[in-house]
Amino acid sequence: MPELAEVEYYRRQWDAGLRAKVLAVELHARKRIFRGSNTREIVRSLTGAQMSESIARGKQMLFRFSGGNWLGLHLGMSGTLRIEAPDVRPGKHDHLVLRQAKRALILRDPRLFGRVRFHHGKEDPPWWSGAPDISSDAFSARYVADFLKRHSRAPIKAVLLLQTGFPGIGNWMADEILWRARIAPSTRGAALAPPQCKALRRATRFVSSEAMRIIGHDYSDPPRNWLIHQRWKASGVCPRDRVPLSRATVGGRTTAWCARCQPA
DNA sequence: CAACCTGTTCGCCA
DNA sequence: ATGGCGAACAGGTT
Repeated sequence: MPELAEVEYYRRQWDAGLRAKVLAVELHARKRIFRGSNTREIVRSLTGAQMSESIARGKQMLFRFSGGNWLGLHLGMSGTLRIEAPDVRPGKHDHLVLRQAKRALILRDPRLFGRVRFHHGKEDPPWWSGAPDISSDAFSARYVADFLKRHSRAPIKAVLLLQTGFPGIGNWMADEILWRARIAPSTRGAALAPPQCKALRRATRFVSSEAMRIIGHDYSDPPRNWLIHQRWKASGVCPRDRVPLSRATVGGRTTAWCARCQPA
């Protein structure tokens, strides 16, 4: 599930726990999501700490706790965050539970492609850095053009999936963006004319901000005329001209596009 | 039952 | 040194 708007939605779920103390931490220390992290330190440091802030950047989330404790979460392919009653009994895939007086904060991740990180210190964690937000001024036409140039031999679909340039974009958003910009997914960056680069940046900003507004807020459905509603259906058609969608693996991922609006 | 999946990372190659 | 690609990771769903 989680691309940037879904991540935003889940981050907000845990915001119910802001300004409240963590009374106990329960986790499945052997699970892959904790790879590279010291789970005993997580339990020791977060127990008794108060959650003071949450931040999302692309698909990454950072939760700040009192005492200079930082928890970084990535939801991978199947992660979710939710709130339950304070005494809830965790399910099989609920690998991290932060108990507070009035609620339990839960991270669930069946496929375990997500990641939990921890940092202790006054400053941001060293691993908390990255590309400029798509909604920021730094995500400029120049920035996008430079990034496309650096990856000019890869199919544009693969480039959109690179978190170092398009933080938060995932498989469905990439297809939605290319469909709006009328660019075929297998096009090489080198072949994009300046107007297409502009259209690509514009579509990226539009899909991001709209997804954030619609999905990030309360997980409602994007408008009926978005490609996302067609892309997994066997009978999916282009929302613009009703042409049956084409499908192929591009950039290692299943990709859907309209051969008529997005000619190669 | 086999194939597929809204993601990242690693090793190999150019 | 840098960039591109395919495999691997794990478990649920179709």
